[in-house]
Amino acid sequence: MPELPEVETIKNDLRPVLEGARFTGVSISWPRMVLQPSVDELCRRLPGHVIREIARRGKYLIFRLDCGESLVLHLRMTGSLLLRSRNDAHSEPVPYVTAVFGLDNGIELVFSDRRKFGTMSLLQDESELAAKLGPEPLSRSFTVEDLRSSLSRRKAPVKAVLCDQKFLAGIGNMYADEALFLAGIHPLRLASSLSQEEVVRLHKAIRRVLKTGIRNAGASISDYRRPGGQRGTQQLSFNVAHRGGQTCKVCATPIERLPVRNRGSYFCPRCQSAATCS
DNA sequence: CCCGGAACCTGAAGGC
DNA sequence: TGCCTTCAGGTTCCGG
Repeated sequence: MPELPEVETIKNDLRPVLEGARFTGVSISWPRMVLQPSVDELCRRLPGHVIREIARRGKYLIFRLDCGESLVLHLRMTGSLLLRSRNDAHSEPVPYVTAVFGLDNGIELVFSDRRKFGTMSLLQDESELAAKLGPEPLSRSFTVEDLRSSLSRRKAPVKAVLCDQKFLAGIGNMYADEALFLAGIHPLRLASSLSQEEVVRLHKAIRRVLKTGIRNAGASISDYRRPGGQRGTQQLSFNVAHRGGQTCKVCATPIERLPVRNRGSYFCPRCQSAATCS
């Protein structure tokens, strides 16, 4: 599932190919993916505009256009963005296509999405996006004190709070599990119950797992692929995420899985003590 | 405001 | 082998 490191990798891969290119056309084969404006209006307004810059905010990918508007994409769980050359007759057809963007440099950007949860919007400005997202965990301005004060106001399990995009932007199920493992914190611990020491460890762990994820070009657990089709390698470095039944790399205890808010949470019962859970 | 659960989807995996 | 059920999890919406 694309989380911050996966979307950051996609952004990094797309930038050299697409920045400066001009949209020539859009074809939408799954209309419900377009949140705003209408499909017709988006298809009418996008062509002709140049991609000035590609950016990421949380798990959103943002194409800033020369007209000042922004095309905002979200891959949700199974979305991929793939680069294809328009006149390459030999390339394999892309499955589960929901949208195709044509560009004036001969490149096509294909949105492929097995479960069709991915979305796109053409926004006048990004304030709408900013309103629903918390701080960027890798920005310098995200401090231990920010984490401490926001955790202190939340009574839900720390795992659920970490995945809340309004609390912190970009963390999902996999990286939340990894951060909690590194910090030695059980996923069911109530957010407000963490000690100052644990908050310090968690802050460090969050930044570390995200940076490692980016360095390894994301985790290809299921559908995630880079725009060139390559897999990421972060899944090989996970300590707990999606490792149910396998043993802990630190203490050899079997990794367990338990549902937190209906999401599978993987953790080491020995390294992540269950003391003071609810 | 905060919390938890359902809905949105469909391929993959597991049970019988 | 094949049908059926369950699982996967990001976001939004809704009720408590």
